[in-house]
Amino acid sequence: MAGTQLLDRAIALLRLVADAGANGLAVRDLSAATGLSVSTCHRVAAALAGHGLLARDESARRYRLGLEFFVLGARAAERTGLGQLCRPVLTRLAAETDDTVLLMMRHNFESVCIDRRDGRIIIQTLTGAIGGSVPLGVGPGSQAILAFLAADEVDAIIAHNTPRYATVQGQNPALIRTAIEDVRARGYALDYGGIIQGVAGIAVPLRAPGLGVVASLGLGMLTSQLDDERVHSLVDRLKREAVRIEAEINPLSLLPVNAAGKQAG
Amino acid sequence: MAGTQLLDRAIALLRLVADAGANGLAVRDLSAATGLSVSTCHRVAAALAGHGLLARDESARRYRLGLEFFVLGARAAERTGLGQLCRPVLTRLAAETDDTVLLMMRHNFESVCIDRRDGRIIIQTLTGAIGGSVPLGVGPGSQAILAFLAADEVDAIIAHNTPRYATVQGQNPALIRTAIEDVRARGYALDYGGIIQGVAGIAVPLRAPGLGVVASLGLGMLTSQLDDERVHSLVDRLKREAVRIEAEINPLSLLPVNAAGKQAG
DNA sequence: CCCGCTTTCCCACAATATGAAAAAAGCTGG
DNA sequence: CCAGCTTTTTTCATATTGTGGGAAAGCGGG
Repeated sequence: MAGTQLLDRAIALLRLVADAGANGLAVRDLSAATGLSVSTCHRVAAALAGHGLLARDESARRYRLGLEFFVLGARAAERTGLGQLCRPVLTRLAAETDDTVLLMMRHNFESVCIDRRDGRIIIQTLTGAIGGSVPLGVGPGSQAILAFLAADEVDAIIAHNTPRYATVQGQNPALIRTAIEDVRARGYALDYGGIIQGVAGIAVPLRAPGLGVVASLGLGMLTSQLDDERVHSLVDRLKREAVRIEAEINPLSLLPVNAAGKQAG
Repeated sequence: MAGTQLLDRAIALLRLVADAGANGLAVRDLSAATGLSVSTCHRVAAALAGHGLLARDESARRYRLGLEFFVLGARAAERTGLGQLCRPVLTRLAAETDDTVLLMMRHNFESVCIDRRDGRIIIQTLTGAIGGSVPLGVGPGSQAILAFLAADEVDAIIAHNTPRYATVQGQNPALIRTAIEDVRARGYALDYGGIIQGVAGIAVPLRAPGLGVVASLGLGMLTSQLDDERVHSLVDRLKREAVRIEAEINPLSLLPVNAAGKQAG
């Protein structure tokens, strides 16, 4: 894609800052990391800060992500309509099951935690808090989405994510392929302590008419709280909610996922 | 600021899309709204979509905000440390009071809802859900921050926000000045149905050592649930939590607010 | 107080972004 | 199903814009 050099560089800087720690980055760090001249980094970072996308620490002369992202991010999620639609469902499920309820949505090659309701016990999850993301394929909430995408898309996603799988304890493409076969056969995703010691998860896909699977609704709990019998009753419960949600989804306002394969560097 | 034309234009496009409805905008809309040529809009929007900042609806050929904002926004908020620090506090307050608990943070000329815990009754608030924002000065959570900023900053903020105050039912600069005088005198902000019919709110400021007031902790409830006596006990409760939070705030990792007056167009 | 390191500003140069126009792709209504 | 319209995408010559070296100004540590 030509004619957007400055924009690409600016976004690269944003990503750098996003990946940096809480202390942020100084101009010289940006310059060192990108190979761009100091003046260019300064100019771009100052402009981004002027727009609120970066926050500038005047005393330490360092840049962090601006809260503008938070504001726009909330709107982006709201636009999809899924969050609002599912809010009462999450509350209900959390109250009824005492487990942690998770709403995940596909975004490019990842699945993003759109909303979460903690149960009695606050369990650790891969995505962490709201807004967290995992590569598609890791964890039940993520597999419940991946398993029901078109075969060529699945291939593209797994290929793209392969290097990232390694960063998650003992994951690899073959394992994930087997897992999603199982998910497809059963109709729901189940993990029993395989991702995080002692934490179990169940998830069912959410389909938008005409768009296929776009999200998943899941539960997280301690493995000690989940036996075979409970799996069935919970899956049943989730599926009933899923059907209700699917009936109300407005595919037109649903944020479509970018085509697999497109990702700028 | 020179040398960032493309970047400024790109951000202008992002803002347009952000302000557009759930259906998003087509290239021709972007062109019409900005006066830029269609080709330029197309090139920039496609680049932004490639980076995930915009989501492209392939069938309708329209752009919406991308979930990338959601992901980065969550990180931006997490970085401040305030959200994590206050999470248990919010949960505790919600459980104890049965009211809605709100954590607001300053961002430029606005206050942003960083976290929220709904009580027994789901009340309407100005900021709406998490990520929502109001101009500084409107509503108790916002006034609890504004009231304790430096006088010249207050002036700059009110001046900047004056046109926006009009958009909120019966607000104006004079009213807000009086309100923040009261807040300063009492040490907390109180609204009794003045903003939204039947909804009352209380908020206390949160100070970061060396940075002054950066956020506020507040409660929302029905006016019928709030009498003079309860105001005092709730304010007391909030202030105790505020002291505890303030003791744990790490000002170094706190996102500093951009200097008032800086805002690119 | 001085020295080294960062940040910020300045400016000539050329690479980059620009928009007109053409081509392609969708829609619409008959 | 086609003709005519609108909207999107691509192409390309042009000059505007972004670039990075270097100088100036700030900071901070010793």
